[in-house]
Amino acid sequence: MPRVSRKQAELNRESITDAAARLFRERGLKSLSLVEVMGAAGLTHGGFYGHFESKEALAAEACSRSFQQSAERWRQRADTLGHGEMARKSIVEHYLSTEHRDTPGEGCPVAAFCGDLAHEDPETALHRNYVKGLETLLDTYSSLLGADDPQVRQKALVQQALLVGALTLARSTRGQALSDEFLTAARDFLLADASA
Amino acid sequence: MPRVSRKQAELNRESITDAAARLFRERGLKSLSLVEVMGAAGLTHGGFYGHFESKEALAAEACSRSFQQSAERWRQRADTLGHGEMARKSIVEHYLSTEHRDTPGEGCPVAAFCGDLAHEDPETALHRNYVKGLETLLDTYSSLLGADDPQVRQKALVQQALLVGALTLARSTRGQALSDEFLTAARDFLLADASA
DNA sequence: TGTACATCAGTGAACGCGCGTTCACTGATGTAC
DNA sequence: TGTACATCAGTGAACGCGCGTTCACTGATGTAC
Repeated sequence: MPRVSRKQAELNRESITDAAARLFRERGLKSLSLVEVMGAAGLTHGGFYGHFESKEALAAEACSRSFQQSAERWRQRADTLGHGEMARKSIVEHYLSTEHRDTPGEGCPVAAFCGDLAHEDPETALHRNYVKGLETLLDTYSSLLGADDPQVRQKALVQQALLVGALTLARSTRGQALSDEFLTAARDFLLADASA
Repeated sequence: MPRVSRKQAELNRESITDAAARLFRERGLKSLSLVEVMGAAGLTHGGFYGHFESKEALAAEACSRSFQQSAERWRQRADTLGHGEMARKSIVEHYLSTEHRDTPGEGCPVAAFCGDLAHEDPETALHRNYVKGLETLLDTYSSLLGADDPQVRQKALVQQALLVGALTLARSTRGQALSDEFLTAARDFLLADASA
């Protein structure tokens, strides 16, 4: 059905970006074809280049989109729970839940992308969007820990690294008892009052 | 030069495995071709299937090889430094060094593979070898923390997740100030005496 | 130890497939009058 | 508002490339006598 309205075309572009944001997080940057992305968006592959310059450009935009979604969800949680320890604990609890482990497509883009980006040269738009999104999430998390001083910053860095590490290890050992162990150990640690 | 001696053929097989163990860690599981592996081993690609059943089988064996190397290095460090806190701190210091960040090909296989394996189904030989290697490293690390009790186990899980998370985040942000920040923050935390 | 022959490790061309990308085409949309 | 035409979003076939895998071939190695 060629030539849809401009409004519909814009909606289609959104569908492609949304599908890519989900599928790249589920499958990684290297194991996803444009045919699959377009199919998931309800379109055929030929129209792709009417919307994006290249697959790489789509990945960059999908990465941004993922970070926007995550940032938005963190912000909502913080707004609801008071921008402090309550919000932080709520985020930690969800982050290290089996639900988050098992639905990477809707989950944290840092955990989804850091592995692939660790192997790639950092001069791409994708990489820049990733770093920008990571800094933003880090600032949000940091603000929940208290005033902006070097000690808080360090705590935020450590806790973020632990969150990402435990989640990734849990995902990479899915099906094993070890997987739940990682989640539980990190959660207990980060929710203990003395988590200095 | 066809038909080398059996001994040489065995050495060639080792070269292929070694090259793969290095290159898979450097580039990830998806971005490496057999032509490159064979080239790095000083051979042409056609001979590959005389040594391995498939690329997947090579990946599984390369993964095992990487874990053997890491386990051996940890064991040496432990033997030299007394199987306790000294050895643990030495391992942490190297793990979170810029040198380790910048030479993934010689580095920890957990950090190298966990990202890719988080996106894949866990029924493969590669996955089994990974989990086995991970458990072994975890036990070694655990033993450096003291007697084998649940609290020590939990501490080891948390610290391993932090090591892997901080290293992966540092690699994924290479070139940014943030990269060194992750390493330093995690190192300071894990080397502080009160790292309970 | 020397000779004759079978074996088989490595070579390089070829196959088949999937993927990113391009393109001629279609027909509804958007616009000019 | 209605008509005529240009535009262009999406289609599906096709292109080109790289990759995993296969295979006929070569000639040194290994073995039987």
